[in-house]
Amino acid sequence: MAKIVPNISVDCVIFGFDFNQLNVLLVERKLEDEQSGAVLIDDWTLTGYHIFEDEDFDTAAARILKGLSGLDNIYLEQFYAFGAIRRVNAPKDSLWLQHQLEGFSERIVTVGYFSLIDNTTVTLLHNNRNVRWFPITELPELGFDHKDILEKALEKLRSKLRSEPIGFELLPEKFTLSQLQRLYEVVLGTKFDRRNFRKKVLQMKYVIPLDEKQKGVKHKPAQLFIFSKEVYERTKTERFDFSI
Amino acid sequence: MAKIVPNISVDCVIFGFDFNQLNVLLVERKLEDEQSGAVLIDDWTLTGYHIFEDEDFDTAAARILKGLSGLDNIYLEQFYAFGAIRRVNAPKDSLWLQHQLEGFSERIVTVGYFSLIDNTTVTLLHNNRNVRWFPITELPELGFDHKDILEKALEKLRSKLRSEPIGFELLPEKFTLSQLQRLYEVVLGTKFDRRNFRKKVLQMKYVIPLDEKQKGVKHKPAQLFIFSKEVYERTKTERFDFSI
DNA sequence: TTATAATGCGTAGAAACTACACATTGCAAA
DNA sequence: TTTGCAATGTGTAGTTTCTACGCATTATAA
Repeated sequence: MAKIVPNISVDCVIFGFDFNQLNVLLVERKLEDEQSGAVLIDDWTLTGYHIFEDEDFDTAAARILKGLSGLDNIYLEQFYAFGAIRRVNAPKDSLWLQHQLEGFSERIVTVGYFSLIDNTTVTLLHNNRNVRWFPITELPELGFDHKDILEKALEKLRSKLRSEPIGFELLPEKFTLSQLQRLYEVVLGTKFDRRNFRKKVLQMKYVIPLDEKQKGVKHKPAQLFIFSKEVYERTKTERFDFSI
Repeated sequence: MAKIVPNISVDCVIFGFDFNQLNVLLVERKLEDEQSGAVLIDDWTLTGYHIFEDEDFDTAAARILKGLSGLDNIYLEQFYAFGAIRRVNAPKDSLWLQHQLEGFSERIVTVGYFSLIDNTTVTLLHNNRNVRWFPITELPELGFDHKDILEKALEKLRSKLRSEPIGFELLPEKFTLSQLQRLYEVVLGTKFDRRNFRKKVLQMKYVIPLDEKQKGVKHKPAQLFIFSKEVYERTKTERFDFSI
């Protein structure tokens, strides 16, 4: 078993979409005094872990994600490294780290990754921990500097969603245009005209209509589409912007 | 004097524009055998250094930049963290690190920053080192994984240049529209129609014309402009893209 | 059979982008 | 003093993209 690097970790911001809200996966951090039973810490954190000596950042991030979701081959992207001097030194945070046996360090820097998954189908692996999806509009209290990390991740997600077709990673393989639109609306916090949104998406050759309709809805079922990364890569062109 | 963190460094990719080419600032890495005088290493690297224990990433990057250029208050942006297991373990690189007295470590991760400066006016501080601007089209052999780092920096620079007005950081305070166009052309590797480029830039309220003309040129002198970050921040709006 | 709640389609006007040509200005050389 | 040079500075027409809207369609549930 490889040794961990005591002062470097990777934290994963795992985003999920349930056709309604954008959610983030958090793990409860709870510590009770052994004698009195008093609750010393009770808040939530992103999932993260130290890197191993024989492991690079991407591998560590994939390992952490798999440990929580069981999933492989998930969209994962490094977005920022956090190195503030006292980022894990609030009293609560030090206390917590001292209770984690291995590799306690006064100064831990962390590399942030965000990951996009369709959370309508995933099953979480709890491994004795309390793990939950939270809508990003209703976050609990977060430990360490994880609020900062989450905000930066959101910022990156929004900016990338605007310029690259990564939204599809948050949807199941087959999706309707309304689901896609809802996704864009909740992530970007805007409204789009349904007809114009549809027109815009339909002209993207990499969003491919299927001969198949939605099932189990109590209204006119919508046509299903798939995203083709292959077509996207083949046809993409760079855009000049520097917007006002 | 604070201690350095042996396994974490910051590397700066310092870009400069001279009205003609995009350049990057490199430092020569030269090592000769003490007995024979044989040249063991002779290549170039980005400027980087370990972080100190009481210093965060941004501060370290600013310190490194200042050490080389003497400049403060320069555009600096973290763009990626590099943590490949053997990123500094090529034979040449290990040899080099062993000759740097302090803080030798087998595994160093580094946080990359890129910085934008107008290199027509800056004076370099050499401090015994051989320091030079290289056009990005004519790079020498680079040590460590600095070629990867530089490529990633360029990629980020290009992508950000397309969506945000950061190009002005590479120009002197007062510039002409042709200089701005040339900058965009060399960084993005494209050509723009002069009249359309001008039209596009002139509609940006944050590019402000001055009552002043270029001097010392042997043709019709062009009007000078300044960029107002303040106006930009006040008037910017988000753009929806997800381009083909 | 009817009401409901969503899907699916089309058009007209505005705005932005592209392609393209000619006159102007200051300096330098003749 | 004149002329040539090398770059600046401007306008227009055609095309494409974006925006704002209204109405018919379809599966389900009452």
